[in-house]
Amino acid sequence: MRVTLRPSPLGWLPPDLRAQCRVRQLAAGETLFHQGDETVGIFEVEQGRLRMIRHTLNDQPAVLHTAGPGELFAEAALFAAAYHCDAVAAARSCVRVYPKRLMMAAFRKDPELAERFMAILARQTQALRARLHERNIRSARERVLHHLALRAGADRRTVLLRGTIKDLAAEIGLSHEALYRTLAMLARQGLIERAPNRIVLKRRRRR
Amino acid sequence: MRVTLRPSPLGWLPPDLRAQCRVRQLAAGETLFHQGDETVGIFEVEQGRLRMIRHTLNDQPAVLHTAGPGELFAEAALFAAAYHCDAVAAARSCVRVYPKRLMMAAFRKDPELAERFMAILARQTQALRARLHERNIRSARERVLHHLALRAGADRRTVLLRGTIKDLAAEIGLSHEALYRTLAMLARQGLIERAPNRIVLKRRRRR
DNA sequence: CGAGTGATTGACTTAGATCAATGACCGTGG
DNA sequence: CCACGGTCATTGATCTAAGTCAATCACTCG
Repeated sequence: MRVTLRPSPLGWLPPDLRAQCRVRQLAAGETLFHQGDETVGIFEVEQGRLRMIRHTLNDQPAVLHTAGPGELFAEAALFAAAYHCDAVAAARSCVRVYPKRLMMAAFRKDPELAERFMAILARQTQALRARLHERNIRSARERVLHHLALRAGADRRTVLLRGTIKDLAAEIGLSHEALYRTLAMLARQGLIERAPNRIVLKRRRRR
Repeated sequence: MRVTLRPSPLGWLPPDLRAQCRVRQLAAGETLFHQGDETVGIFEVEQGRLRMIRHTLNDQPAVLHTAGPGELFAEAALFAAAYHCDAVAAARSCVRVYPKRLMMAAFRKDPELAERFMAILARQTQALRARLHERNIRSARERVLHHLALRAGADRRTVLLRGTIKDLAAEIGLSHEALYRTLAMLARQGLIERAPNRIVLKRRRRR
């Protein structure tokens, strides 16, 4: 199995608070919380995947989101009395629990902490909006170029790949075959160069 | 022209603060701020549309997001010294300016205010993740059903349409023609009923 | 060594985008 | 009051890009 290191989004929490956040193991298919349950806290995926599911008319389950390693989820639980959906492990998983009481108390005591959390949330919405907008681009070629351009590092050229190409395909919203083909075409056209774990954008590119 | 009433996301701000938030008019094509500009505040679209644009390699402009009426944008500016993208009016627009200084000061003074803002951000990420996940559903039929199920009101059946069907199509990520056809088919199959400004989901629906 | 998975490419199919046309509706300006 | 320009709603015809199925090779892990 491939393991990718990812910084915890709440790594900056004060040590005493952090010490009180336990991890919980979940078997595949196990439920972490149900819609309507009283909120106890928010969570971070350490390993595995958790599906957020809402039940619609006739108990049709509708997946809202699948949270992967490093991701924070159920943030809105901090500001609600009950969870708004179910959370079910899609595979054997491991989540860190950040108790609501502790977090809210900490935020009240230390406004700077609150600000840091706000900043995380704000950046998250930014990133999500960008990803959503990207999905409006129909052409695989243009979508991939857009994605790479935005994911490029400080030099605006190099994109480091965490995870596999298949993961990237899922992120971009293409079948992995379509992505392979598109990358091959872009490389053939000299628009990108590929190296293990990285893709480098090349200059020229008029529209 | 069609006008849809939409509650301001920051309507709960204390009156004295609110009084200090001016509105700014923008002509089509006018720039509200540039990438790198010192952050002065966050904004709410009252009318029109604003495009968030980041310049990539070779000055290719890449659109990150288009903000429409009622939407808050540049939230991350509260926690950064400079804007990370350009904001350009896509049409004659009108935005309300929430000065950073005032907001941050208010948050420090009144933790409850800070919490309300966090709640807005948290709900935003929730909604965005759901919309993003929805885009993974390839079939127009399933995507539309998913969308309607989640957008249904308290009775889990009735979806009130703000705006036009074309707007809905854009939200769902389909061409408007595809959406018309899909809705027609669902109605023919008795899965939905259409009325002006609303769509009602019907029972039965096995998989 | 064999099972499992990723990377890659080929062939085929189809769902949805695109182009096009029509009728309804609405506000506006003469 | 009416004609006109604009947009929405709707449906038909056509086309193609991307999804799906399938096969191969390279790795890694136990």
